[in-house]
Amino acid sequence: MNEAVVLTPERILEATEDVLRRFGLAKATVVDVARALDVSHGSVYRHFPSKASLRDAVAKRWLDRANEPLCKLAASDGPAPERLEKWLRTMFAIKQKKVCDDPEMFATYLALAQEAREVVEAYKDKQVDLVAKILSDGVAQGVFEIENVKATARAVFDATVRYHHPAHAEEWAKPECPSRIDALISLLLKGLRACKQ
Amino acid sequence: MNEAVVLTPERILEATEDVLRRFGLAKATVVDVARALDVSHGSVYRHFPSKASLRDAVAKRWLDRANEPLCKLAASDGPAPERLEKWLRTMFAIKQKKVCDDPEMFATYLALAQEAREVVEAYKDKQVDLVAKILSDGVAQGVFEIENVKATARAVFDATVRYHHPAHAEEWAKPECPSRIDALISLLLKGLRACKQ
DNA sequence: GCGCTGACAGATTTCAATATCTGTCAGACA
DNA sequence: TGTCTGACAGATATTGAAATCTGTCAGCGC
Repeated sequence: MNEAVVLTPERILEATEDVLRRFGLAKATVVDVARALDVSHGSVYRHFPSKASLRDAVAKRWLDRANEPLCKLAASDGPAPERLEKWLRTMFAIKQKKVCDDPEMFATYLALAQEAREVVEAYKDKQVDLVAKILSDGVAQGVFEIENVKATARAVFDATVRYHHPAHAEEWAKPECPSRIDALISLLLKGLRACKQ
Repeated sequence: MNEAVVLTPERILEATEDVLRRFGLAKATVVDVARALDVSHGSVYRHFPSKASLRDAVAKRWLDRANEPLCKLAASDGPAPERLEKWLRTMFAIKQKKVCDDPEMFATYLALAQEAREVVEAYKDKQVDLVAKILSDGVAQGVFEIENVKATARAVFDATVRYHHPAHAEEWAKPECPSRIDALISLLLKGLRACKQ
């Protein structure tokens, strides 16, 4: 019965995510988090050295959770072009869903992304690695023709920035968006494909 | 000697741009503009119906001026791939130069872009038309293989958003930027090129 | 001893009073 | 007659005092 009462980083993160969702990034305070856990705010500082580190840890958890389906897709097998297309569309869909369902957490993520914090950088690097995995599978399958897989994966990530970077989130709801995504993906796939003679 | 004293939209725009540069978008007021012109602020409202319309008109002038070299490039002749590459690199360079040389005006433009105002939309449409011009030249030359020129031009514009949208301006100074631009451009050009057998 | 509390200093945010700004318009002036 | 002014109402921004927050730490209680 005691373990439910012990103050763990995990419980703090849970509570912080709740508080962020309830009050938003701008209003949430460490005191609020402590209050939600029924402890003093000093105790929170025993587990996280600063408010920023707490915020970052919550963001990391949130990003990792969002990232899970993408990891699975990258690790699966099948023809690389279809897999890449599916991967990109899934990433766009995840982001778009988040911006609708969890706007406060998304605003937190947006703030993080704008501060260009290392949590987000690490997350992006992970994404690029997943793209690179699919691309190298494609090279092995003979369907892609790529000189530098890592750089090309980065280029694919950069080229699609409009549909996954939170700074562009307002545009995602526009009616012309899907067809613009189609055009972009087909241009990128054409650029990756080996020219068969 | 009288014509120098007449209050014209042109003179107001000139003064507004000065005031914006001096005080920044956040601080600049219509009263400041009027003071710079030595007239009452009521007179300014005789030529522009609102502060917003004045701000937009200044932005339009500024954008049009920045756009001039790109129009020339699109209208010139020569092999389309080289021309497209040159066009893109010129656009990136113009933006990057602006962000260094004219930070207050750039902040104004950033604010405009974030408000997604129609001035900026019109400007982007113009840019896409220029890309489309180069692409259709490429098709005529037999070096590009494109189903829908307009949609593809939009896709090229979207794919390069990271290097021309002001929301990403902070990233432009990073040392890895040039090689990422190289990778992106070469991927896009490969996607546009006709596969010769 | 170990984990937690609560008081504290300095930084940051809030809030309400005050000042400034936007946009209008009746009337001065040429 | 047509252009410009300056006073005005309502909206917005600034300011500084008070409240709250962040991060620390000596000490309490288990």
